[in-house]
Amino acid sequence: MAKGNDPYAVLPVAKAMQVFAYVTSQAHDVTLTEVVQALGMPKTTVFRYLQTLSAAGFFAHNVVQDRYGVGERFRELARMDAVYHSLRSTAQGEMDGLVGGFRETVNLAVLADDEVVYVDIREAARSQRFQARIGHRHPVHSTSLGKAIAAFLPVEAVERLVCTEFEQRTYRTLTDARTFRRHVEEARRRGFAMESGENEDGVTCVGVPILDDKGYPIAAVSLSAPDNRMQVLADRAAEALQDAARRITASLPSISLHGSV
Amino acid sequence: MAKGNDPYAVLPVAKAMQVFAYVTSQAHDVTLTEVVQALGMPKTTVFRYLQTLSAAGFFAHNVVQDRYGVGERFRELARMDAVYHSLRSTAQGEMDGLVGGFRETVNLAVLADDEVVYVDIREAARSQRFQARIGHRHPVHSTSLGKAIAAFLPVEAVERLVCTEFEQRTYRTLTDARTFRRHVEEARRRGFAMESGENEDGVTCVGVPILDDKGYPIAAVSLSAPDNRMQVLADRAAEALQDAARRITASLPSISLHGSV
DNA sequence: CCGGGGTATTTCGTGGTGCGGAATAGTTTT
DNA sequence: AAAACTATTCCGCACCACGAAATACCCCGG
Repeated sequence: MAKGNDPYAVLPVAKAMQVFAYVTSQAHDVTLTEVVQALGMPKTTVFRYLQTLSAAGFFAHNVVQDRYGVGERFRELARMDAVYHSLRSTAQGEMDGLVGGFRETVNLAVLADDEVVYVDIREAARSQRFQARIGHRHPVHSTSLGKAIAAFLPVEAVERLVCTEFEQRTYRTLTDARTFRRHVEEARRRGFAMESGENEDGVTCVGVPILDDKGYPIAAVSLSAPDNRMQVLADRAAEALQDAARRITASLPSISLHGSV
Repeated sequence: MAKGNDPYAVLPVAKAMQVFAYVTSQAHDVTLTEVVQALGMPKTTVFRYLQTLSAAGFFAHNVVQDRYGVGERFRELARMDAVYHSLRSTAQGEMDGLVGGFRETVNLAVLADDEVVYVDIREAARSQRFQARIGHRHPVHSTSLGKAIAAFLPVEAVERLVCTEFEQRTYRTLTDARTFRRHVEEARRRGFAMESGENEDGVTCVGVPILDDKGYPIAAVSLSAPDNRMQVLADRAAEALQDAARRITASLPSISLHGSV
C-alpha cells in the first residue's frame, strides 16, 4: 500500500487522507466500522480522524444514524477549484496567443478580499523588471484589471470597494472615489479598462473582464507595456483582449460561485 | 482559528486541513512561504504537510517553480462527490413520492466493484424484515437493480460481469450466464428489470436504471414488495419508476464520470 | 424484562514521532 | 560578490497520537 518512505510524510495526515478519500468516493454515507473494515485501520484511529474531519467541516456527521458523509466545506472548495482550474486552463492558450501577437506581458487575475490577485502571468522575453508575480496582490483602483472587474460588479460591491482608503502607488494613482467611479463607468461603457502609470511608473495597461455565464466578472486579463509602446498597441490590444475574454467565457463550465444568495 | 477543544481532534490532521483549505481556495498555485504567512504556522510544519498532501496526490507539486496546487486526485474525488451528491438529492423527492404512492420499499443503488451498493432506502412503515441497509452490497445478477444497470452498460462491461461466479442466494437465483444475459436483454428492451425471489425469498423487485446525459447507467431505483402484493403493482410500478428515473436524469448535472477515455 | 450481538465512545499508559528552532543549501536580486 | 530571499535538512525533546481494552449505547429477539 505504498507506505511512503517519504521522510517528510506526517503519518497521521497521510492516514487521515486515506479515510478522506474513502468516504468521499463512496456514493453513500458511511459508518465508522465500514471505514475500519475497508481500510484495515484500528477503530480508535479512524474514529478520531472522522471526528477531526467533521469538526473541520470537511465531513458531515449525521448524528441520528451515526454516518459520515461529505460536508459542505469540501463542496465549496471543490466548486472553487473547478472554476479556477478551468479558468486557468482555458485562459492559458489565449494568453499565449496574446503574448505571441503583441510581444508584451499578459496577466490573468481574480478579485480576492477586495484586492487584485495575479493568477497567471506570461511575459514577453523582454525586460521583466517591475513585473508582478503570481500570487501578488495589487489594489483594485490602481490596476486596469481591478477597474475591468469593478466595471461589471453589482453596484453595491463597487460601493464597498470605495469605502477603503486608496493607496497612492504613483503620483498618477487615483486617490479619489469620484474619479475612480468615473473610470469604472467608462470601462463598463467601452468594455475594457485602461490605466497609465497609476500602478507602476512608466507602464500602461489595458484590462478586460472575464464574465461567467451569468455575467459576473470572475476574473480579468490585461496586457501591459511601457507607455510609449502601448500608445501604438492600445486599440488593437483592447480588441484582441475582448475577443480572448469572450472565448474564455464560452469554454467555462457553468458552476457559478456567486449564486444569487 | 477555533482551536477546537474537541478531545478527539488529531492536531496534525486538523492543521493539515487548514493548509488544505487554504491552498484549494487560492486561484493560483502557492509557495511554501505564502502558506506560512497566511496561516501563521511554523515553516517546517507547513512544509511537511505540503509534502504529505502532495505524496498522497491531493496536491500537485510543481517542482520547477516550487509551487503547490490542487492535484488530480482531489478533482476526481470532487467530481465523484458532485455526481453522487446530486444523484441522492434529486432522487430523494422522487423516492418519497414512490413510497407515498405504493407504500412499499424503494431503493437507490449504484454499481461499485461489480456489485450493487445500496445508497438510499425508503421503507414503508410495514414489515421491514429482510431489507437491505445503506452501504450493503448485493450481487448484480440477483437484483433488479443490478439487471437494470447491466442492461444499459456497454457490452464489454456486461461480459466482464458474467466472468465471476454467480452466488446462489435463493433457489431461484440465476446461476447461469446464459439466462442472465437473456434477462438483461429483456430489461433493455422493456426499459425495466424484474426479479422474483432471486435475491430474497418471497420478495419481488422492479428496477429501473438512471442514465446520465450520455446514456450511461450511473444508478438504479427499484421498488420491492412481497410477491403477492407485487403482482398487482408491477405494471404501475414499472411505469412510475421509469417516470421518476427520467425526471432524476433530467435534473442531474452534466459532469460525466465515465467519459469516453 | 432480560440478555446478546451489534454498534459507538471513553479511558489510559506508553513509545514513537511530530515539532519547530536553527543550521544549511540553493536561487534570484542588487 | 554579496545580500536577501527562498526551500530543505538536522536534531533532541516534549508531547500527544496510538490502539487495546473497557465501557456505554443501542436495537432485536426471546
